[in-house]
Amino acid sequence: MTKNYRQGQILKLVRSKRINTQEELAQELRALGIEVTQVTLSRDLREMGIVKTADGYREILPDPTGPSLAQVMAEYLLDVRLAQHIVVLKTSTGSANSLAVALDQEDWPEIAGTVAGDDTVFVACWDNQRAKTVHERLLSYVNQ
Amino acid sequence: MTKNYRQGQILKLVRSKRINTQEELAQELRALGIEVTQVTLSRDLREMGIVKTADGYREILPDPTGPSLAQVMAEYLLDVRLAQHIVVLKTSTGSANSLAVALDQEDWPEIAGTVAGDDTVFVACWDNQRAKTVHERLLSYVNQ
DNA sequence: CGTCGGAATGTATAACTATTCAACCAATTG
DNA sequence: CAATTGGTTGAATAGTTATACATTCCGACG
Repeated sequence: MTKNYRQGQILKLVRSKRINTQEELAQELRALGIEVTQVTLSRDLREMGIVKTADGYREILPDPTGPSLAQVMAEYLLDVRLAQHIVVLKTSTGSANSLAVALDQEDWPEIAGTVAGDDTVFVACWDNQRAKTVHERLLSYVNQ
Repeated sequence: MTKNYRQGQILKLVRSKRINTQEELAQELRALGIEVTQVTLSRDLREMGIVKTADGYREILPDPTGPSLAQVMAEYLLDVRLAQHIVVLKTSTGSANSLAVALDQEDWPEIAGTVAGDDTVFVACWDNQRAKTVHERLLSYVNQ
């Protein structure tokens, strides 16, 4: 169980249900097989920019200045696959979101949109031709 | 000194300088001639939708909870794109999930399934033709 | 190997925030 | 004019979160 994975699960939980306290969050994580203390959650939440609101924990707008695409890619991108007009990115577990955000910010014209799971990002391109272009460009980021 | 006035001053303070605790805020207000306890501030802040972040107290966007598709769409849908048999919906950050849920509930026959990220929903249709139909129908929801 | 340095985590507890309960006050009603 | 109701507030304190300090793990380097 990595920190990334844990934080990914935290994000999912916070998005999908109302969590009012860190202890409550710890319970939910325990149900997913993640043992974690309130202390660690306090640190995770701060790190992730999730704050406590009257309606439970919520994400707030992140600092618009994220790390560069190259950095994120170098750190997390494991594989790039082409499936028709969809490019599938495999990342280290829990990092798909960071990577998708970085890619979104690049605003490539070939890309219609992205959506991130846990360790996978789907990149929808307008057509097969442009997907091929994107595929090649992203491949160059993968660890040589 | 009315409650409204006090909350106005709180807003100004929170916008203009970094306030880390409610006691700190009470100090600042005292400097403006407003005597107030931590208890009252706790209530004021909740009422005003101001939350504690790692960078001090901040306003956050008032939060919604989700009625009809039309309403959800009107509120969150920013863009609709067609990429072969995938329709890509761009939403305001954090709303992709609500939107996907609303769309799922509609149970359109052209739609094979949806998957939501943070600000993007992929809508997989059975083929390009049906995707085109869905694309057009969804487009009608955008920015009227 | 040893050992140094940094990241991740936990325990104990300090610091901070929210709630409970009661008081007060103004407006309203019988 | 009581009595009642709804809104605002504070003292005490319950509940929640953050911090100080210690420990463990792991990779780099001599």
